[in-house]
Amino acid sequence: MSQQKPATQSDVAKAAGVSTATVSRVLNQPDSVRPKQRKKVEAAIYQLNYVADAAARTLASKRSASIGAVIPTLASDIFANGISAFEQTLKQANYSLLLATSDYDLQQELSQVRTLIERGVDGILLVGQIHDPKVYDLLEQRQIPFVESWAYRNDTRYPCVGFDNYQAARLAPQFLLQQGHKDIAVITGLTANNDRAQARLQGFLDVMDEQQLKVPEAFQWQCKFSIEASRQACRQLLAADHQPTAIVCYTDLLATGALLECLASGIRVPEDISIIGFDDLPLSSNLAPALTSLRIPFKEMGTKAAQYLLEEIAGNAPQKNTKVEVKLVARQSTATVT
Amino acid sequence: MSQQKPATQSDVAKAAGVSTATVSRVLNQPDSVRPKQRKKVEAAIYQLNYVADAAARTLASKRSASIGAVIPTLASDIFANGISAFEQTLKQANYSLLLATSDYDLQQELSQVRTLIERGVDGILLVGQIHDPKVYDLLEQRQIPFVESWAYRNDTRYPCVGFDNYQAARLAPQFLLQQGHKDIAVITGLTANNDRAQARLQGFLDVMDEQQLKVPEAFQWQCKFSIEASRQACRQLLAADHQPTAIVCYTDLLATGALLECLASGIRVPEDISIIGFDDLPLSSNLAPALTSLRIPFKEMGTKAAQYLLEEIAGNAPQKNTKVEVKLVARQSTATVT
DNA sequence: GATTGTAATGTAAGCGCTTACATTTTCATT
DNA sequence: AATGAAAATGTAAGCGCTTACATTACAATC
Repeated sequence: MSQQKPATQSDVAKAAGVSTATVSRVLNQPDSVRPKQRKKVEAAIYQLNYVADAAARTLASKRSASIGAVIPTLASDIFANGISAFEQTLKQANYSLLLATSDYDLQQELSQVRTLIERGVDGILLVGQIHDPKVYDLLEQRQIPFVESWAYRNDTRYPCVGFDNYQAARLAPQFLLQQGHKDIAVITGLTANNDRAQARLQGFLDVMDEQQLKVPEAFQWQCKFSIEASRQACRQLLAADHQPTAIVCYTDLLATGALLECLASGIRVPEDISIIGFDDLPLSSNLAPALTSLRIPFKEMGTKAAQYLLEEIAGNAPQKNTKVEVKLVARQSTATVT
Repeated sequence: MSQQKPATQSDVAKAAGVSTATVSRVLNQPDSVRPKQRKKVEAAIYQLNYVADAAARTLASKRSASIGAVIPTLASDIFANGISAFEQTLKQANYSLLLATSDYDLQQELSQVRTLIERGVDGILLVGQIHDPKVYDLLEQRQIPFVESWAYRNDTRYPCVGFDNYQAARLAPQFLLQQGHKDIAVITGLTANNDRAQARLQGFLDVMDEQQLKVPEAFQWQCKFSIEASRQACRQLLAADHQPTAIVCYTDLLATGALLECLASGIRVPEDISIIGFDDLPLSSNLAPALTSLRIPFKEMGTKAAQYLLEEIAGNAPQKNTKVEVKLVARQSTATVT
């Protein structure tokens, strides 16, 4: 393999005895060039090992065939699974994914959005519905299609693909109430700058409130998204003088932590305490006892978010808001109060 | 916010009363322009909401400030954690990450590498050391820095940052042998096109062979990377007439599956069967019994892989091969044979 | 204040594509 | 064979930057 400078379009044109415009057409609208010429061009491309330069193409055409995503963190099953489906859908459409993380920080997110715009992405995926206002300014000024995911509200100004965190969250306490629980505790992730966590907590509190049930402070815990943090929160929760008969954890990771903590300290689940999660990760159904959880169709969401952006880019005016359904999957970690 | 076409460098130049070259210098080598002018330019940039066009910059400078990574899948903690650290390191150096997945398929990987090259990435991260030869051809022809990760061998022609899968894998059966086990079974991921899985299995078999210990076919299982698949493999393993006293699982996910399956079918761990994992995921230490595992420093690996590429791009000739250390963490899922 | 050497700035030529528009070729009709 | 519309191809002007190189400004020296 030689290391001389890579062949350009005009090298190909010369070798094939055509103009650069024809080479470009072979690449972009093959049907518009006669088979005979096309074959010559294709042969030259193969022969010269030609690889088109996306930067030049982007500059000339104003389209980059790449889409950006800014997610809080990669180190979480929840985003990883959704983004995985997102990427696969993009790949099928010959789009590339520029992935950036914000670490749940709005300023970082803004700066990442800026970078993605510089790079000329054709569309952007955001997580959640809380962003620095400048994010919207930039996006609208540049007319860049974007979509908010992992959340759904029908009253939003901006396109979104996701699930209704508030409504979904309500299912958990409702289910437990049906089973006769009244002393229900809740563990959520940190709610700062996290509308999903906020909505879930609110959903919980509203359901309880509607039933005239008080949720003491000692029954409300927030912690980082880790098993360790969740175990610790659960430990403190159980250390109180009054104990709940059920715990709602608004992430399966947190529920797993709570479950393991209970088991480790000799509390039987569900006999002594019921636990319910949120996400329905593959692990959850395999735990002993298997975790009752709310199933979120992450894959479907990632796929639909990608489809939305691709349609929007193509100018097809797709539906602005897409809701994916959440449903409760009852398993062994919950039981009726005796 | 207006929607007129975005300001260009020459708009900024005009507004600031300087040439485009000066604007470019303010952006790229601020020290080379006098403070007075610099301030004028910066003001104009702010005022016009100017965002540099990376495509044009890339075209003109032959540098894209982006790095590509092709990983088998995002839907796995193992890659997600390493890539997370990789991305964070890039971010700090103002590099963007183009992420592509290959689904453990060499042809997809090749095509993704091609796409990344088109997009002008300055460097590429690959996983493992088995690739289509064309991948190397392309990379060398274009002189694109790349690094193989998640694997380490000192006899490799190509730069790598990772751990020695073979040596690491040997630790597991060695540990079990020390504890008096002789009937040891093994569960790995699918080994096709996966040098990491191959090396681990080989390490296992070699250790056993060195001790003159036969490993019957019925004790060797391969399965997909999922808890479900692993449970099934474990189930079949336990269904045989002769049972092992220990199982080596070359991924914590697989170990988790095996552990849960054992517990579910009334087999005590470690009393009846010892189980050892590989990866040391956060979950593993929280399971009951806590999983003995091999700790892989994914974060360190991701960070170092990024550092290698950045150094190489900067022309600093960094060390070609970097090994990160794996160590066995003994917990409750293993015990001496009684 | 004239003379340098040096640092700052400007000029303009690309980088490798796409794409309006102009030109040529093709081929169905006459 | 001549005609003309439609299809294919070619021409060339950018896209928005960077960067050699040329030019100018500045400051130190005599």
